[in-house]
Amino acid sequence: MKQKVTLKQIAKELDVSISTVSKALKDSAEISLDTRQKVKAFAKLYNYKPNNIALSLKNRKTKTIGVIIPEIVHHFFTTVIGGVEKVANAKGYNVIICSSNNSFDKEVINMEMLASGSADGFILSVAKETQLKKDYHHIQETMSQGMPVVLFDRIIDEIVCDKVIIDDAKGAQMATNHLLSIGCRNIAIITTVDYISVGKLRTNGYLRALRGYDIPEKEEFILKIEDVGNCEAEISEFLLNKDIDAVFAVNELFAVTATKVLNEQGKTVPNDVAIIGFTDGILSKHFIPSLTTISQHGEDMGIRAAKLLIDKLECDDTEAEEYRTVIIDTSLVERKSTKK
Amino acid sequence: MKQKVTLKQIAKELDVSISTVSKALKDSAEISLDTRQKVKAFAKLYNYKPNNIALSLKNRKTKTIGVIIPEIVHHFFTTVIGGVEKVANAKGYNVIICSSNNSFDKEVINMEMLASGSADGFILSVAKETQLKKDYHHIQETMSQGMPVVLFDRIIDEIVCDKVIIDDAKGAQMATNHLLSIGCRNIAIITTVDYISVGKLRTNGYLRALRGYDIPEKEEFILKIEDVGNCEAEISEFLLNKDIDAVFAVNELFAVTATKVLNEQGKTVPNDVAIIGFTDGILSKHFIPSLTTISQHGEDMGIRAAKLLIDKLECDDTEAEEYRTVIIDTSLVERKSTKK
DNA sequence: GAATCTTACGCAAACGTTTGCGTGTGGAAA
DNA sequence: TTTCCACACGCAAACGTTTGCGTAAGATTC
Repeated sequence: MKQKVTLKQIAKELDVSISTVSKALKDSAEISLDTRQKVKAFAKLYNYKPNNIALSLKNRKTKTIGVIIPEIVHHFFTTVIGGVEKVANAKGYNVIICSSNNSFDKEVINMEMLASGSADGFILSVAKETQLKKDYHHIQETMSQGMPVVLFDRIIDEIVCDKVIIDDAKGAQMATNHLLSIGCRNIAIITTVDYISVGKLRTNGYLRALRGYDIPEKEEFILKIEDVGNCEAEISEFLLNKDIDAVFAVNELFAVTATKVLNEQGKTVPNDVAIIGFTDGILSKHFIPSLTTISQHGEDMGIRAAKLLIDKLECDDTEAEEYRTVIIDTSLVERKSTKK
Repeated sequence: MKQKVTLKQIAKELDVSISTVSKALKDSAEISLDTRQKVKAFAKLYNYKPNNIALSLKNRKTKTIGVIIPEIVHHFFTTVIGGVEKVANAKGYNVIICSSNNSFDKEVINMEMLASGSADGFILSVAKETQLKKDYHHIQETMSQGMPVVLFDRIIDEIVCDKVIIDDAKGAQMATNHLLSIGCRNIAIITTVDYISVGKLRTNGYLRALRGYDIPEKEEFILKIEDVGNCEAEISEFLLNKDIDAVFAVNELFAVTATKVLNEQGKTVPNDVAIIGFTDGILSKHFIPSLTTISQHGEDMGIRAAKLLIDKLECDDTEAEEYRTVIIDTSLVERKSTKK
C-alpha cells in the first residue's frame, strides 16, 4: 500500500530541494532542462498529484462550490444540480452537495461546515423551516465573511444577493390562462400553505388569471395542503362532488394525485376535468394521461446560478457590490391532460 | 466585510501566543482559567470557527466521504445518497457527491480530484462506460493509496473491496415467480444489454425462474435495449402482436413504457398483460395502474455502504485487510399491475 | 587574473492548525 | 537566602504547497 507521494519525497529521492521539484513540475525556466525532465519522469512514475488541501490552504480558495438543497430525492433539485455541475466542471470547479432535509438546523450546520474552509461560495435553496422561522443569520454571516451566495427557487427577499428564480406568479397565470383558453371556468387550485414562497406566488398567479377573465375567486376552490404525506386524503375530500372542470396543481405530486382521485370518483381526465401541473418532471411526462405542466427549466436555473456564482468568485472583490436577479422563463408543456 | 477570524488574530488582539489561544479553546488545564475565559469570550464574539482545511492538512484526514454515482437525476441513486448522508452526518462526516454522467473519463477525473485531498474514502457505483471498458485503474490506484472504496449496485467483481449489492438475480427470479404464481406463462422480459452487470443478472434470474417451471426460454420474448432514449419505439415494435400475458421490465422506465405501449396497442394492464418492474421509485408508485415492483431498498444500501466505509476509515489499518459484501434483501411490492 | 554576469538551485516564509516540550516567574519550603 | 516546584505560557515543528529572493559555482568579459 504505497502512500500518496509528496513533493518532499520526490525531493529526497532525487536529492534536490522541495522548491526545485515544485518549480520543475511547473516548467519554471529557473530549473535546468535536465533536472526538469528528471523530476517530471519521477513524478509520473510515482503518479504524483498535488494535494488539494495544501493548495487550498495556500491559495485561500478551494475551487469548490457548495450546493445546499432542501431535498436530495427530488427531481427538480437534481436537475438544477445537473446544470450547476455542467458549468462548474467546465470552469474547473468541484461541486459539493448537501441536503438540508428541509431542516433549519441541518441547513445551518451544513452551511457552517462548508463555510469553514470547504467551499468558496454557495448555491442555495432554503429549507421550509428556514422560510417559516425567518432566521437567516447563517446566510448573512457567510456572506459577511466574503463568501458569495446565490439563492435559487426558494429565495428570500430580505437577503441581498444574486438570485435565480422563475416568475412563479407568471407561470401560474400562464397555466391558469391555458385552462381558461380551452374553455374551463370552474378551476380549482391545489397549492401549499402560504409560508412556502413559491406556493403563495403561484396562488397569486392563479388569482390574477381569474381576475383577467372576471371570474370571482371562490374560497371553496382553493386547497392549501400542509402535510404532503397525507395529501391524497385531503385532495379526495376536497374534490368530492365539486363542480369543477379543471384543476391547477402547484406541483407534480398534487397533479398526479388529483388525477388519480378524480378517476376514483368516476371522472376522467381530460374529458371531465382538465389538469395542469407545475414542474416538468418524470411523473408528468410518463403519467397516463401525460400531464400538461409548467416547466421550470431546472437545468437552466443551475447553469445560471453557477455562472453568477463563479463570476462573483473570479472578479475582483472591489467591483462585486452589484447583485443580479435572473428570472428564468417558464414554459407551457402541453400534453394530454388538457386536451379537450 | 469582516474576514474570517483566525487563531493568529485572536492571539494578537489578546496579546498572547497562538498556542495559548488554541489550548484555551480546548479547555486545556495548561492555561489559567482566567485566560481561558477571556479567549473563549473573544472567540465567541468574533464567531471563530476552526478552518477545516488547515485541520485536514494537519490531521491528514478530511472527515468527508466521496460519493460518485452515474447519474444525479435518478431516483434510486438519490435514495442511496439519502442513506449515506444519514449515517455520515450522524458520525460527523461530510458527504461530497459527484456524478460521472456515465462517462468513464468524468469518473476518473472526479475520483482523482476527490482522492487528492478532498475525501477520505469513496462510495461508488461505476459508470456504464467503465463497465464496458473494464478499465479500473483509477479505483485500484485510489485503494492502493490507502483510501477505502465501497462499491454498490453496479459493482465490479474483479475489484477486491467492500461491496453492497442486492441479489439482482434473486430479485428478478422473485419477480418472475410472482408472475408465474398468478398464472402467467408467456412472460416477456425487457432488459438492458449484457455489459450492464445488473441487467445481465436480472436476465439470468428471469431465466432461472422459467426453468423452475419447466418453461422453455424463447429468444423472441427477450428484448435487450441499448439506447434508453429510444426505448419506446423498440418496446412498441417488440410487443406488437406478441402473444404474452406478462412483462418483466428491469427498470421503472421500461415498465412504464411497456404499459403505455400496451395501452396503445389495445391491451389493458393488468387484465390482458401483467407488468412487474424493478426499482421502487416514484413512477411505479404513482402510475396508473400502480406498478408491482421489486424494491431495492436504496436507502438501506446507502446506510450499509456508509457504515462499511466508516468502519474501514476508523479501524486501525492493521486489521483492515478483510472485505465484506453485504447483500441487501429485495422485496416484492405488490400493486395493481399484477392484480388479476 | 579580477570583475561581472548567468545559471541552477536552495532557503524560508506563508496558509491555519495542534501539541510536545522548554522556560520564565513566583511562591513555598528548607 | 537558596532551592525547588507548579503554574502559565511560548516556541517550534509539522501537514504539503508556492514563490520571491539569496547565493553558490561556473562562464564570460576585459
